[in-house]
Amino acid sequence: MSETSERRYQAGEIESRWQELWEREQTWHVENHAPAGARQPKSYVVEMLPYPSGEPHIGHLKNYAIGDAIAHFQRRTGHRVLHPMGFDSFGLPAENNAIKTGVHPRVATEASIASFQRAFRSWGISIDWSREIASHTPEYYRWTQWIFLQLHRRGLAYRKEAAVKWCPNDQTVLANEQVVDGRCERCGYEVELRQLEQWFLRITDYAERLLDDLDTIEWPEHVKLMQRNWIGRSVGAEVNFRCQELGIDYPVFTTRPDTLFGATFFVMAPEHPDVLRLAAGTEREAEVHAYVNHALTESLEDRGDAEKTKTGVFLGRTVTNPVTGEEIPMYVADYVLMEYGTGAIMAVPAHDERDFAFARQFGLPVRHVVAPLDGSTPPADAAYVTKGDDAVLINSGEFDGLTPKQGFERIVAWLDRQGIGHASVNFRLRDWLISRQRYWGCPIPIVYCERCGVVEVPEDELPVRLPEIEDYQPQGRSPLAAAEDWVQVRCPECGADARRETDTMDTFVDSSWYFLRYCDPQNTHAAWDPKVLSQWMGVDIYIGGVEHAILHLLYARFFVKVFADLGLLEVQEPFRRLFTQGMILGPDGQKMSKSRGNVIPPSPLVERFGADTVRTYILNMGPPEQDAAWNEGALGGAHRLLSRIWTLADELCSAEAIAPTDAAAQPSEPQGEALTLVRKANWAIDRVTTELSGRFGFHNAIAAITELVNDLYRYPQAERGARTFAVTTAASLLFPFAPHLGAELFQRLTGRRVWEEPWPAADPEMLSAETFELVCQVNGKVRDRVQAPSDAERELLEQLALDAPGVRQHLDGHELVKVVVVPGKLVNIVVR
RNA sequence: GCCGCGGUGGUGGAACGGUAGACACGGCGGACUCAAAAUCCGCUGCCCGCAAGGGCGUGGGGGUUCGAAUCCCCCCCGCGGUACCA
Repeated sequence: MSETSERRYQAGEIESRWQELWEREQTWHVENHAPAGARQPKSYVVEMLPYPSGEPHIGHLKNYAIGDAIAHFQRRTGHRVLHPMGFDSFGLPAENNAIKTGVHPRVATEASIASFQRAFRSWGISIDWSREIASHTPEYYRWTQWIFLQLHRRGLAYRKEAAVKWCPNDQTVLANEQVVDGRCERCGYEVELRQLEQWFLRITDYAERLLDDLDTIEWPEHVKLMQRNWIGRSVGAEVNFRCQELGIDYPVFTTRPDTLFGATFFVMAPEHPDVLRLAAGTEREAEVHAYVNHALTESLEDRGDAEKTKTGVFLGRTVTNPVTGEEIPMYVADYVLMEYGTGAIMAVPAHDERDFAFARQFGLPVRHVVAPLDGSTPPADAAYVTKGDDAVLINSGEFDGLTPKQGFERIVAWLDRQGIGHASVNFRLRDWLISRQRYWGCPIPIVYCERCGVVEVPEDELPVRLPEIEDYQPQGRSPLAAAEDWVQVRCPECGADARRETDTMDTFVDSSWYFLRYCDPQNTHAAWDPKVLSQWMGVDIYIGGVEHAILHLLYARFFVKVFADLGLLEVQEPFRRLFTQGMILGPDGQKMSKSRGNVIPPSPLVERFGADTVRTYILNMGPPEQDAAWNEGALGGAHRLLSRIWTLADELCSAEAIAPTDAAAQPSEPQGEALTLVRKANWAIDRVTTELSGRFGFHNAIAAITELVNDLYRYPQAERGARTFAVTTAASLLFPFAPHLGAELFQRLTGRRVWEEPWPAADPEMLSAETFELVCQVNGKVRDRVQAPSDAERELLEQLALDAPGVRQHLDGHELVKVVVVPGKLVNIVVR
């Protein structure tokens, strides 16, 4: 038959056949509850859900190839695996697209979801599709709204007027986390401050726990560190400074109460509510007004520049330094931030760089209260900043001679006794601003009534559906405000005419709880059944990009803690283990972008080489947590590997006389090349298992399979049983990376379904040989290698090394000092 | 500025303190072919040497050790986070 010469690996046919079977049989479906009596441990594997826009890109494929490999490995190592998928389908791009093209965001989004679904199926990702969620559907956002009500009821969602960050391009407010370098994270426009009344979530109530519980989760250290820095816990004290003239106490927060004696002036933020009042009636009034107005209108970027010259204005008032009794001048200056601490500071120019710069500018006194231990004088041209035990307090009355560390404690205690201060902890984290003046998001289920005020929409009236509107153009208020029919409602409490809240929620609210809904996605009575959640939470491995290190991951942690407090959930942390994958860069090593023209769309590759090849290549690119540039040649290498395995299996299967034995069974007592192959197969099992259960070194796992395959080509004459075992093992090990081919070859070789097979266990007997290559070193340099028995004693190894020819020529004329023997490895002979 | 991570062949990378460079890409050579592609096989860190062999090698400098890519100190470079947070 001509077919024999034409036979080769054809991915397309194989892949669609297995995809159909998995779909028909719903192979990857799991029930909410484990069957009675089942003792399998659970494993909950989640990849960050995609935002559906256009077609999926290659980064998605990497994300899901990683998650899928882990899910398959977990299943075959005896776990009940929950591996769902969903869509983060509210958001600005769809809305901006609607403004441009007139296509309704729902239409565009749902078309995109369909294309993502097609792609995921063509990639063969093992998803339980019965659990799919999409955050824009009323079935989902009904419960997002319900969650909002639970938070509102407990005071965790509240309205306040504040200077909030406003993106003039997207025409909406933003959370602090969405402002990067004073610019809108999404569109890059410079952000403005606006005084607006908005909805906030009280994440600051959880600052301490969000910080502490980082110690309980297995996340990359740098991600934990980013969260720690973002939360920014500072230990210090609050101290009252009294303005005698007006009889008002102004508290400040300081991390350096030990330097209190050095506070020679006092500064308030321009936004501080008392600034104008303090200046009123003084000769500085006009100047202060002008300064405050300027500061409030200045761009965030200019104002936030730490390098610029310090500016400010004397308020014409003084406060009393509570420890020295001195009257010190009050200033307003834009280097003090209203959002942190109390909006006012005590300035200690001698020991704080910023205060020092300000003092220089305004000719204010600099008084050292901390000096080096050796009695030397600190430099006069800079602030002397140290707070450890390497210095000593001076000019500080009864506290002189203490180290700053001791002084901190003693001065705080003293302030406390005097009733003018107390120990205090401050966080950098701010409450989460969730209002958005945009259409394509989850409506906030609140009604405003003239008589009753802010009224919750009753739970049984949820969801508050997003109305259909004509005009998406943002005009400084939510487009929803134009839907007059929708806005006008009866007050749920008194029945009078009332108006709906027209802002929608930040889409990060939607994605802060989806992994909970996955566990119980069809529940129509509740967001979830806590009993079902207790089966699955927390997520055992969460996979996604580092770009979410702060935003999404912090918000999701916050939500889970709130739900735990409400008794809706048993865990304190959503994601036990986090894996952050690196980006796939373009062939030029640059980030892929349309403008650079270096985008590699996955579909044509999948069509040409098959999903298995692309998946294997992506996982073989290097450590998965690292960025890596696309390399077309190496993609071909992955395809070659798969073809080589296919050919090996095909030859075995199409040969006459198929042995009646189980292809997956290790032959007994193999000899010669057969033994080498059996050993290599066991070595590969061991290696792949280690890589998949520990650090996700997929590239090392694939390298081990490659070595096994290379050996199969090297020893074509090896006894058939050993070859069959080795090829079957290769197919089995390959399955998590190239599931279609793994399933296909395993089926042809054994007649069985590989995903129903337990993960192979390495035979310890086969992991070590009778002899090994003994490395013989002289003074740490390798001079020879000889075969030695694996169980040889130290004395024998030493003798073998001393006798090795390569060693002997380096011993001549030298005095033997000592011999180091590492059994099973090497001998190092030290000579002089 | 501060905090963190990382510098290994032409490239991606591998290496419990114990053979540096597995595996792959690329390159070179060979087999097959009329030829090419595909496939298969071999070689491939750098320097000296016909060879046998030797020397040098993990950003640079020092240290610990019988032995360092790996541990410690100093420096250089790159990447990431953050940036008036009192």
